[in-house]
Amino acid sequence: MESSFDPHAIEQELYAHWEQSDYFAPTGNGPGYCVLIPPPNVTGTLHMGHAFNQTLMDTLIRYKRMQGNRTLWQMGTDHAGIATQMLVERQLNEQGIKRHELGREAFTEKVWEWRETSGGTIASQIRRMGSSLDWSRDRFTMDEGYAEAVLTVFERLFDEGLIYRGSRLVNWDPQLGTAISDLEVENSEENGHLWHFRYPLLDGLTTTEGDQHLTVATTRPETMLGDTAVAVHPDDERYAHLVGGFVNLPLVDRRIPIIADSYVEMDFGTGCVKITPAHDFNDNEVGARHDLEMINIFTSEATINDAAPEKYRGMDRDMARKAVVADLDDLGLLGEVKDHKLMVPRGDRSGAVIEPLLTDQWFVKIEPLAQPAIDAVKNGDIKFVPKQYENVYFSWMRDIQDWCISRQQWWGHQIPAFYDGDSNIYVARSEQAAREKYDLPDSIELKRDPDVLETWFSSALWPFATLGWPEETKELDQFLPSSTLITGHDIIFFWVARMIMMTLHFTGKKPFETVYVHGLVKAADGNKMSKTKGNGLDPLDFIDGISLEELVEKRTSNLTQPKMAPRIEKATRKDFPDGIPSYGTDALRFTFCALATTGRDIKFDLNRIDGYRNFCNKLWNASKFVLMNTEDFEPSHAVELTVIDRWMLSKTHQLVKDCQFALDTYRFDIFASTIYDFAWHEYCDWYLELTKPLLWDESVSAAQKQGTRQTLLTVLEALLRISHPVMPFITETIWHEVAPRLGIQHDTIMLQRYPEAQDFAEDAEAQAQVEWLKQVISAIRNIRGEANIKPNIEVPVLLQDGEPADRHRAAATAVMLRKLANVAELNWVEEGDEPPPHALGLVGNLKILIPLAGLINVTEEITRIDKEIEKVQQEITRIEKKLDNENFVAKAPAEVVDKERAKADALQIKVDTLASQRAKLKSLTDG
RNA sequence: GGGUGUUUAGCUCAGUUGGGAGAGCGACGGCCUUACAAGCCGUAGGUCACAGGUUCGACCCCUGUAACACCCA
Repeated sequence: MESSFDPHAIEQELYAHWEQSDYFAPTGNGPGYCVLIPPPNVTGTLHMGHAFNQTLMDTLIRYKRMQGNRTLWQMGTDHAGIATQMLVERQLNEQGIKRHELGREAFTEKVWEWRETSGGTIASQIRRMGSSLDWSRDRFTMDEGYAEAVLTVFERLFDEGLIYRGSRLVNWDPQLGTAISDLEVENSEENGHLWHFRYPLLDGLTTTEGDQHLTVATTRPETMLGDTAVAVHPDDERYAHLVGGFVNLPLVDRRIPIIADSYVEMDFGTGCVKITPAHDFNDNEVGARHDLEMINIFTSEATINDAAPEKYRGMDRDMARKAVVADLDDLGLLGEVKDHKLMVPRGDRSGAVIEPLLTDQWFVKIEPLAQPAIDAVKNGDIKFVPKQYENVYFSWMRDIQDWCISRQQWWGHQIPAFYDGDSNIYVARSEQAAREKYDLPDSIELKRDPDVLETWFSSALWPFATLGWPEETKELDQFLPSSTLITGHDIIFFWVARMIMMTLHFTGKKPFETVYVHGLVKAADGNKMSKTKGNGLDPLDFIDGISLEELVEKRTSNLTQPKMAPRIEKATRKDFPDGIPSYGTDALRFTFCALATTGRDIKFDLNRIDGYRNFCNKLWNASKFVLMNTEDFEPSHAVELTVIDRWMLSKTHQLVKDCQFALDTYRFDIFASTIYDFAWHEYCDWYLELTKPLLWDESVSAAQKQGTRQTLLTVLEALLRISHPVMPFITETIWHEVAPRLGIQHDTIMLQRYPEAQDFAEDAEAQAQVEWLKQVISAIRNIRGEANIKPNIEVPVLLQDGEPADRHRAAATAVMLRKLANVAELNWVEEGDEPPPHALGLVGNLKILIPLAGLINVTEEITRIDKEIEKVQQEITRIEKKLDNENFVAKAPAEVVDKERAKADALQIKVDTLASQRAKLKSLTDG
């Protein structure tokens, strides 16, 4: 083996071997276990969130596979309608090709072409993460079979009356020229203004102050061109007498009513609100209640249309706003203008300000689908981990709106609806099918709806469409419901909730048993990683490493705001003065697991991955040690297990138990830390060190050496299997060296059985003895460390008093004790003998004496003892205070009180011992 | 405005029915001891955000406050 761990040498080759050997596909006859992949966008590249998500899924699926389940984790990608269309369109633009000049069919072909050539980027990156996905069942949400499912679902929902076409106010992205769903709108607070406009009162009305106009406040002046009412609160006495009257809408010269509606906030602005039912969701509801006219003043590009006075036609929103304000000012109708913070809706893809616009769209009637989906979680059929996310789910599901599913795009599943000349609607998967279904003669011309379905409509079918539905396949039978969904909390609404609704409705089964919700990966400063901020990290850069210059280049190129570049460069040079070293996949995965604490976002801390890379190296070197020391191990020879072997096996028993429990409860962090702690602080720090004096001592029997060698190998081999789910590459590599020593021959560790606790014997006696040994060694090391005795100097050690058992323990472990604490000779102080002046350590009642003998300075030793006395005394004071409390003694359980008393007694003896030791040392200095 | 979460060592975070505050990194001191200097040995460091309450006893349960984060309107 190489002297240190080099992930590059092994990872890609191993992965290719696993994949070629078909190890990722479901095998065996065990119970089915299925994990659904949140299908990444086919246009995407792997980001830290994916890498985190992949790590958790792969860890779980490898664990379940090793436990003998028939596991399915199917690869797939999402066609990502808008994102993909935008990307390909941008590329074509760079070549001077416009989408509309190309035409729909040719454009769609270009997208498919692009997908063939570049769509595999994320797939190859996912392979680098070590994910054991079944690639042979790779699905794409635009595949033929998948399309079949989409068409079937649409048609059935339509026939059931759960899909309808309607003219409704939708979120319109004027830049992309399409409707988008509520969820694709991001509201953010931005600085704006609150303008006050005076609308002249008609018919001689006046306000209570005698004004001849009403003042309304608005954040969007340009929409006044579409106003059809002014509203006040019904309880607002200031305006009560005006309700039922009219004002004149300036610039437009329209007579509009004054209405009363409790939607109005009396305290906000003037208490008068202009109502624009065609351009605001709240106003739209007010309009519906009062039967107001809806006047749409925008085109689909959000410029003013012909419904407005001629002067404003063709202006974009910004120009129109300036013109309206200026014109009102000229008329003397402009009141105050105040700075105002307001929520601005923007499209999550384009960043454009979203315009509520009245258009014809397709909707899913959501209420009948939502109720069963709410029930499934409420009655425990589907569980969220952590449980608090169920409330997030419920709160959204309870007031869920009908779902706008049509998109005015070219890339996606075209809606299977046809119109005749009279705009009658026929829904079927093809024109031919429509004619048959609705018995239409060829003379009637049918035109297909040009719109496509939004991407989430198809990904909502993922749990069953990927398994062959609407065909009845054996995969559907075995793998639906799937077992665990692992996903970030950001797509509970987008994806999780919709899968539950669709799967329940179409298959009668739930899509999954458990939803494990993890946090999002944030930058070290706690901010979201984003290209704009230039604080993003690429998981591949942690695996392969990247130089500072390359990293700066990567972060500052293709910025949407190039002026950010200098700031990003500066921050990058500060945070990564040496670039990023190559850590390898296993270290990255281990880090993600260790950081996966329950339900909170994780700040990616570089120091952590550093530590876990070191851990990989530690494991590597420990293995090297084991291999070097077991070269002549023969599995068939007689063995005798020593106390340290039995201790180690007993520890392994506990390790398996803890790891299984951690994974069974989705505590990936505990899983990682349990492995880390065991491997480093038990196996390496103690066991390996304890074996050295045994293996190198000629007086130790061959059978005992064989026992230790066997235990070294057995525990390491088990540790590799235990750790394999999180660190697949290094464990596989080492395992091929280690397992053959035990007579185990197999092509891969990934199909070995996961260890069970009962494979390793518990041994309380051995545990007690080794824990005692560790304490004695630590006590000696403490004195050595504090007294600055060089490690290469052997010291004599005397033992005194203690329990009868201590004599046996010391005798049984003397060889190891002497080696690990670097002790020259180990003797007992017999009763009545007076030991030489010494430093003192205590383990229970056992005194550990190191003669001063010129090695230890008396005053320094007194200081050390004082420190120790003070520490113990503090503890005693705390306990005595408790015991002096009558209420505690009277009311606390007797066992708790007894425990405290025993503790106080033991500590008191300790303090007395230390005090008398101090007095002896003191007399030396005085004398 | 409504809701959820977070606040524990210098930093990043654990802390599972209420009963002796932990880890990793960093810091400090000593070591190239034949697996590992990506290492070994030792040490220091915390009014568990704040204020009340329940309890014999609170990091933990309850109420309130503050700061931060996210979701919804």
